[in-house]
Amino acid sequence: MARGPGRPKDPISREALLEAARATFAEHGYAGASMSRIADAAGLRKASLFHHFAGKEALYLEVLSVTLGDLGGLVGEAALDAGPYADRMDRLGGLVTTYLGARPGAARILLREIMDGGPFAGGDGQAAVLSTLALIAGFLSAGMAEGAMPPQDPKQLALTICGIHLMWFAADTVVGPFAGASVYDPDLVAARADAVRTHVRAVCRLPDLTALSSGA
Amino acid sequence: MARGPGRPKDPISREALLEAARATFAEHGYAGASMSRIADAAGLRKASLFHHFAGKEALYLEVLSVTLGDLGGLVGEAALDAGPYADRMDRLGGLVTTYLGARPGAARILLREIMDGGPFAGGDGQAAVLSTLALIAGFLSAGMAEGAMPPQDPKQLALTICGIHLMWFAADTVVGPFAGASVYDPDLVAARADAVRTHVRAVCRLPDLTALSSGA
DNA sequence: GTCTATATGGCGATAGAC
DNA sequence: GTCTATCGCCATATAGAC
Repeated sequence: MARGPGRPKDPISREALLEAARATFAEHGYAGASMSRIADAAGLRKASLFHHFAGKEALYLEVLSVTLGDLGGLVGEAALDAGPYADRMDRLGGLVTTYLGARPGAARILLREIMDGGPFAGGDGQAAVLSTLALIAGFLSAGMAEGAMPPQDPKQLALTICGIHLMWFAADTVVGPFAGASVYDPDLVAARADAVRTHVRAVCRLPDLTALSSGA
Repeated sequence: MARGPGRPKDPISREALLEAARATFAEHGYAGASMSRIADAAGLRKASLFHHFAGKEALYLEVLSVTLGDLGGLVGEAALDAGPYADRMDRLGGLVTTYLGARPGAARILLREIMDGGPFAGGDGQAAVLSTLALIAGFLSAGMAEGAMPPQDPKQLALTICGIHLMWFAADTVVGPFAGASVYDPDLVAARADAVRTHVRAVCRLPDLTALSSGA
């Protein structure tokens, strides 16, 4: 239902606008998502959306920076965490899977940004992605330095792990029919977290926990 | 340089048009790639492009089906191949990496298609992607059935492996600066093929070849 | 088979009433 | 803060000359 003109008692919150924008950008990509569609999803008119954000680009960058910042924060915390390296790696993988599994569209936004290099080539978005990748590679290098995993190219490994994490959720429309349930279904998220832990340990060549975890 | 009116002696080949379209769709996505841009890339006018293809959608589907068909063919051949299962898996991974490394934009087209679900939700493209995924899962299940790898969810494993393969090349604009060379540089493609072989063996929990390959 | 010119529609963004 | 109405631009697609 359309809202009437004039200042309403219940202005639409900025968070709700960002959530609608995230879902729409994730579904259609930057070029394919129109301000009109985002406005429809948020329950107001296009012109009203322009009152809240300077333009489409500014709205997109605000959506992106939240997601990228949250995930970068998780990596940063894992790097500073206490405990054995392999455990920190497990915890990080679980947190990332939980985060992506609770925010439909987040993985797609990231993957699209990585592919597009942002709305404009070489823009702020790409730099942010690059620094996050460097953060991940640094965390992996630390694991090699302290002997938790065999030495190997941390860049190759970082991209492989990002692929493992992002693919599943970014491909939600195709994984859903394939796996027989929504990728955002809590049970399937938990199953994915298990698979991710096993797969990430394997590609890093950290000790295998399969026998332990299934027995304990 | 613009071509003149009238029937030319050297009509632009359909293959050249498809190649230009693939590159443009890969770079800008379906919504972001305009027929005008594709025409520019191919060296003719927008209206001339409409003479060769019924519309944007038909052009896109033709581009997609070539790439998807080629890769599905590689999986099908690997399934029918002779030799130990782990060797067939290595060979398949190498062929896929070589294929993607020789065709800039191919990985991005695939990944975008997987995310978009085609230009229209639930279209032919999505069905083709689903059947290719099922093919991969079937190949993995066969490996478990013959005891080459421990039993595990073939769907989870298939998506993880697709992520490993596609991420590196789809992220070319960001991997380039990150790794210090173009992802399509032959040396870097070879390095990626090595990493992919190791990583895929690891997530499948096939025997590790690292010690052997570095010594032989 | 390619071109110029044009029809039609949706886009991002703005103006101004309420 | 939200709306209606509009501008200017570029998108897909078509018509018709050569």
